[in-house]
Amino acid sequence: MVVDQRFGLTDEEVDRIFHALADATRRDILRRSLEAPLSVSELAAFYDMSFAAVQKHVAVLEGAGLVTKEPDGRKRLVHGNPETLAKAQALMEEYEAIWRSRVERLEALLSEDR
Amino acid sequence: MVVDQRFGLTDEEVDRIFHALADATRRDILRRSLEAPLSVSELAAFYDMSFAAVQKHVAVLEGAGLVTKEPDGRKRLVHGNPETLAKAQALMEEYEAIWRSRVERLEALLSEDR
DNA sequence: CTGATCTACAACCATTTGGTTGTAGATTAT
DNA sequence: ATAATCTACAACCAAATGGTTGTAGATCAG
Repeated sequence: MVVDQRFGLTDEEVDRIFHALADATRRDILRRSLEAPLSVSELAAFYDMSFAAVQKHVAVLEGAGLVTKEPDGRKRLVHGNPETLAKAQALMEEYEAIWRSRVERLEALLSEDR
Repeated sequence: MVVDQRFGLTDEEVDRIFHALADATRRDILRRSLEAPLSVSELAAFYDMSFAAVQKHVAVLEGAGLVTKEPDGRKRLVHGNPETLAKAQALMEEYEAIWRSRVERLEALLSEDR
């Protein structure tokens, strides 16, 4: 099952967050929607691919909780969600902390016998 | 081409980093190898899959620069690489900064007409 | 009302992913 | 020297990914 449930996130949720971030187009969509909410078709205009493809990328980001879609007439405004971003950051800081604590243990060992 | 070359990382490198993190087994391998270097077969013993499968996961982490392999006799010691981790964290902080600057712009607008 | 726009979603396809088994080379232990 | 261990890597397979086109439902504009 692989332990990884910190921050109230299941493995599957963390999988989805990092998978969503593992594509340059999706990262660009996330950046733009963090700057200001945009409709899906406004987003689609930026990329050299079909509307449906962009729609799928937005769906992946939405499934990861990185963006939300707010109905606005016939449009859906895509908003970036900084909360999920913060959770992912916290996750990565955990890894850094693990490494740092290892360095500290090694330093403690070294200072022990001097 | 989608702009994303901060921190000396190309889109492809960022893709590989997040893709490597988007799997619970790989995150667990990373955590263990940050705690202490381990051989591939030592790592493989933790998971309910073949040695070759774990070997592939390590290769993905290595391709992303998240771990390095150091030859040690017939073993290869897998070390976690905190530098790449730090780069990924910096990337995510960029996104947070984008969102924060947007909030600041909105607040500036609000305080303008009062 | 009619036509244009925005979105949703299904069906399809090529490629990648994540697993398997099997073979072979290097190193260590007996 | 032989056997056991550790790793590398190829070949294979099912499922997921990232793209496409096409169809249809809502909503807005003339």
